[in-house]
Parts: sequence; C-alpha cells; structure tokens
Amino acid sequence: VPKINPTINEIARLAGVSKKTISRVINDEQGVSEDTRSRIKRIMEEVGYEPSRRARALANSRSFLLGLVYNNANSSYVLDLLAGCQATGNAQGYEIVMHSISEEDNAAQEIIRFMRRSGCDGLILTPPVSESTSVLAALLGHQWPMVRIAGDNADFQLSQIKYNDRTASLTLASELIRLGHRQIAFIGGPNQAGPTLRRLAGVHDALALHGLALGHQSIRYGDFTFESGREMAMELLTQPNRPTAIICANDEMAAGSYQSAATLGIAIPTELSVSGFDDSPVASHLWPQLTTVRQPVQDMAAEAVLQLINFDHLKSNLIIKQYEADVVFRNSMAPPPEI
Amino acid sequence: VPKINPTINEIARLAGVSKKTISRVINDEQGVSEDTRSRIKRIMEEVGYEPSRRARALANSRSFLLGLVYNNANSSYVLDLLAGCQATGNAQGYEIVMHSISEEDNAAQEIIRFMRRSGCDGLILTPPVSESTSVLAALLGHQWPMVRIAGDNADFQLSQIKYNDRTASLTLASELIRLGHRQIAFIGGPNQAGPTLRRLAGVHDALALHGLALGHQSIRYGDFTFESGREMAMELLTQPNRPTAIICANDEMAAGSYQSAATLGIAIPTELSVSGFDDSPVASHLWPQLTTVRQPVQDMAAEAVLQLINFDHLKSNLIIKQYEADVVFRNSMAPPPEI
DNA sequence: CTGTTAGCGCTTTCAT
DNA sequence: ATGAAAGCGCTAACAG
Repeated sequence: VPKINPTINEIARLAGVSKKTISRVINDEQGVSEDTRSRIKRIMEEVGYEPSRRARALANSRSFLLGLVYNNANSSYVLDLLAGCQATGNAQGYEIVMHSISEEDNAAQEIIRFMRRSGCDGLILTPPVSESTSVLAALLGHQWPMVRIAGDNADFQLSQIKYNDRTASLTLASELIRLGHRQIAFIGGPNQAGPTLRRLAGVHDALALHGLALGHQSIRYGDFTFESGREMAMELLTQPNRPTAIICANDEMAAGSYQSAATLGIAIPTELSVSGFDDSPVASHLWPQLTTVRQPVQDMAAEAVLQLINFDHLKSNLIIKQYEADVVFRNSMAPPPEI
Repeated sequence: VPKINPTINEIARLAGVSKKTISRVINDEQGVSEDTRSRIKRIMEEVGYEPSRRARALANSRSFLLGLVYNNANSSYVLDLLAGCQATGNAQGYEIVMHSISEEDNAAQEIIRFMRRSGCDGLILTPPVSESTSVLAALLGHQWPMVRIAGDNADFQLSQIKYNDRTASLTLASELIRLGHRQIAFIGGPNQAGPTLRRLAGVHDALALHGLALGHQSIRYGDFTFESGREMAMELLTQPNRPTAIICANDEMAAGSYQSAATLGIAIPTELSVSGFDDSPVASHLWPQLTTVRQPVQDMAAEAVLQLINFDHLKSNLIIKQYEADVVFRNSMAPPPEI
C-alpha cells in the first residue's frame, strides 16, 4: 500500500490515456471501451488509487457529505439512526457528519450555521427537532435537500419519514383492556409534542372502542426523562384510586415509573402493568422486562438518505412515508390485581 | 439571508480589493490594514459570506474533517465522546465524521477504507478498537494523524488519552473493605482486554493493602453486555459461599447483576453490594442507584481533537495523557449482612 | 470512443 | 500593505 495517494494525472500517464478517460471510469460513465476500462481499473487497483474527494467535491459542487442533526437524549436511538444512515450512505459514496444541537432555543440558527460551515449536500432532521414548527419554518427556504424523520405537521413542504405510533399505542392499550384493566393512566412527553399527542390519541382510540374513557387525572406530562417519569408515576400511584396500568410515551419514563413503584412497594406486573416506547436497551434491562414499541429506525434512516441523494430540486419532493411499528410484548403487563 | 453563497470573487469586487486580501482576512493573516480588514469583515457579514469549505479543502490539501470511529455498545459513551469532539472541533473549524465499525474481524481494513474515502484530516480511535493491538499495528504506518482514546499498550508510537481506571477500581474496592466486606467478587469484560485487566488490578491492589486476596472462583469474565453480567452474577450468587459484593467492569454488567439478584431474591444493597464503571444513564436508573466510576469523557475527546489539529508530522507526537476519574458513590453499596 | 480546454473557489508564491 | 499568476485534482462542455 503506497503511502501517498496517486492523482488522476499519474493514472492517466500510466494508462497512456487522458484524464477525462480516467474520470469516465471513476464515475462509471460510458464512452470507454471495455478494454481500456478494465486496464485502467487494474492500474488503479495496483497503485491503490483513490480519487480525491476534495477535488471531486469542488468540481461537482457537491461534498458527498450528509448532515445528521439531533437533540435526542436517547443515545441508542441516535446511534441507530446513524447506523442506518451510514450503511446506506457509504454504499452510495457518502459520509455522515453528525451535529448535536447545543443551543436548544436557537436550534434553527445553529443548524443553518452547521450546514453552511460543513457544506453538507443534504440534511436529515431527527426528533424532537424535526417536530418543531419554528425550526422547520426557519429552515424551509434554504436550498439544501432536507428530510425529516418523524414529524406530523403537513403544513411544511418537507418530506416526512415516520412510523405509526398511534396504532402501536392503540395495540398496547387494547391489550391492557383485554387483560382486564379499567384504570389506565398515561404519561406523555411535553403537552403539545407530536409523539405525546399521537400516542395519547392511540390510547383514547382503544378506550373508545370499549366505551371507556381516560380521565384528566389519569394523564400526566413529563419530558421524556427518567426523572420526570418517576415523578409523574409517583403522582399517579399515590392517588386515592390509583391506576392498575401506566402507558408511558417512552422507555425512560417507564423506567422512572418502575422506580416509583419500587419505592411504594408496588409489584410489577402483578399490581401494576407498565409499557414504554422505543425498545431502547433499558427496556430489556428492567426487571421485569418492559413491553414496548419498536420502530424501524434503521429502515427509516436508510429511506431518509436515499431521499436526500435522489433529491430533485425541480420536483416538489414531498414524500410522506409511514412505517408500521412492532409492539414487543415482554413481562411488564399482567391482569390487574383482584380487588 | 441570500440563498446562494457569494464567492470570494464577489467579496473582492464589493470591497474593491484582490482575492488574496480577502483570503488574508478569512485566515486571520497579517498584511491587511485594520481599515481594510474591518471593511471586508463588514461586507462579509452583510452578504452572509461563508468561504467554501470544498475549495479551501482542495487548496489546503486538508478537509477540515475529523474521523471518529467506534464499536462500543455503550451508546451514551459514544455520544459523549462525539459531544466533546464536536465542541472543540467546531470551534477550530472542523466537523466530525462518524463511522461505526461493522466488520469487527476486519476493523483495520474498514478503518483504512473509511479514512481514504472520507479524506478526513485525522482519526480518533475509541475503545474497544483503540485497545486492539492487531488493529493498531495495521493502522500504524498510514500517514494520517491519529490518536487513541484509552489503550494502554505502550508498544505503539501513538498517543494515548486515557484515564486511571486502576486507581478508581482500587477506591471502589477499598470502600467495600472499609464497609466490612470480605467476600468480594469481580465481573470483568473479556479476559485479556485492557479495561478488564486494569480494573481487576485495582481490586487486587486494594485487597493486597489489607492482606486479602481474590480467589479464582470470585472472578468471572463477561463481554460488557447486560446479558453476560446477568449470567456471571448468577454463577457467583449461586455458589455455596456467595460474595457479599460484586465489582463489575461496567454499568451494563452491573445492571445484569441486579437482575440476577432480583431473580434470586437477594436484596441490594443490604444483602449484596454492587458497583459499576462508566456512569452511564443506566447507573442512575437502577434501583437502588448504582455506585460507579465517571471518566472525563468530554475532556478526553477535546484533548484528542486538539492533538490531531496540532499534529506535527515532523515531531514524534507521542503524547500520553492520563486523567483521573471520579468515583460516584450512590446507594448500591452497604455493609455486608451479619452472618 | 477519446481528448482538449476551461474552470470549481480558494491558497500559494512571488512581485510591487 | 496589496496584487497577479499559477495551481490544488477533478469534471463539464465541447471537439474530433
């Protein structure tokens, strides 16, 4: 392996052809005889030639870089997204530049600066920032290709790659009802956040199907953190008529609920059923293991990358793709205790 | 905000100076009068000029990209590293390209391909791949700047940025001894892995100070996963003379130990003390909260970036920097039960 | 099928 | 303190 990358000129010299011909081979363009093509390929192989990404970037006005911005506290989710982006992107010659948003209240400006600095060819927005209307509004109108993972606001001319969490939530709640639960509570994320609304709607759907309803005192809003789950569950479980089941809008808050239940000496699942969302590692590590919802994260990330790469500025490019989610039943749900 | 980035030529025209002068301002070089400089800066501000990273990359033979490769299952650790790299890198005009190693048994080749494809200016190796001698051997001799986070093999002419896990481990074990424990067990990662050896050595150190020793039957090797922790703890806790304390080489395995203890009806911390390593989120979510070791991840990442940026091919560039780690005492350790 | 010319937007070197 | 010219390694547009 030579230490210094040869340039296109050297390959051209070695092969006795012009740079343009080498370029055609690099880009798999036609207009080169099979003979010449294979000869050039062999030479490139031999000397370990790798075209300069910098030069191609400049000449093409493309960087072959894709930006992935995130502000999600669920690190395994973020890295799952990255894995999906990387697998699909690399196969198409792209690399992934990560950027975590540090200034929450100035996210749009930070993303814009990031995109201008990095020169990425496209941007993948991930939740929760992908669900922020103010950020989307500020970003729209900039010219780079852009897609959002999650997000349910149809007001924006911006692709959505999401999954059906409402139906997953309905499945979860239905199962609890089937088991005999009538006192079902819900711990959401922030009050008006998309995931909160969709997952709560799914619970309402299920209850409505059975002529049941969710009282105000059975709904609590956290912020997707363990601590908020702990607090909200503590409130719910110390009520006079405490719930026999809690549906949490993510696994972290479910873990917090476990802790409150432990503190209060309430056994899961015999005295309390709990469920989460995300199928993050914590779901398998809780005891008993948590019933939760697994979204096809890597598939969604791959789709996002493909949309960006094939982005066509001339077309409207508004593609809405919704995936279905799996409910992963584990051991955190059981019939309610007999009264 | 203009949609299209102006080029250096436009700025030069607007300011009535040459491109070279603009270039001098961009790079904070001297040779420009304060008047001209501030005028140019104002114009750049007004039109929202951002120098093309692609063009600079080509002209400088630098990409202003830093590669961060990882194969660590602890996602919060990886994102912590990224956060540290990003903060320091961005401040110096660099972006971070992430690459997760997919082919474990061919990691070196994959990293080499990644570096050649991406054209990154430098490479940050993170554990566990940064502790693999075969990978290091294959990577050494390639010409890009490179540093490793963790790693304790001094055979390689390659900077190390590590922390003192041996002393942290000693602190942990000493505290258990102080509490009265005499039956202390250890669950490590893979048998010969650096972290395993260092953390086990710390336990030996502490015991030796008190004239105690760690029997073979008190040492188990997992693979840093929850499941392996669960299994190994199960083995330890079902022994005739079961330990009253388990020191785990990471938090995941400690969480697994919690689960085994729960299965066996052994209460933590009254009947069993447990400790971990990493201070990952799971440590705070366990009940009772886990005593663990917090390493200065972001500081180490920042140091790595600075070393890469200031890497000097002429000097030997072998810098070994060791940080101290904090032991975070929480509620998972207590005196052993009276016999 | 193959080659020539002129850039991409910056930085370098060397003048002035 | 400032500028002119050449070039980084590749590709687009055109020519043959």
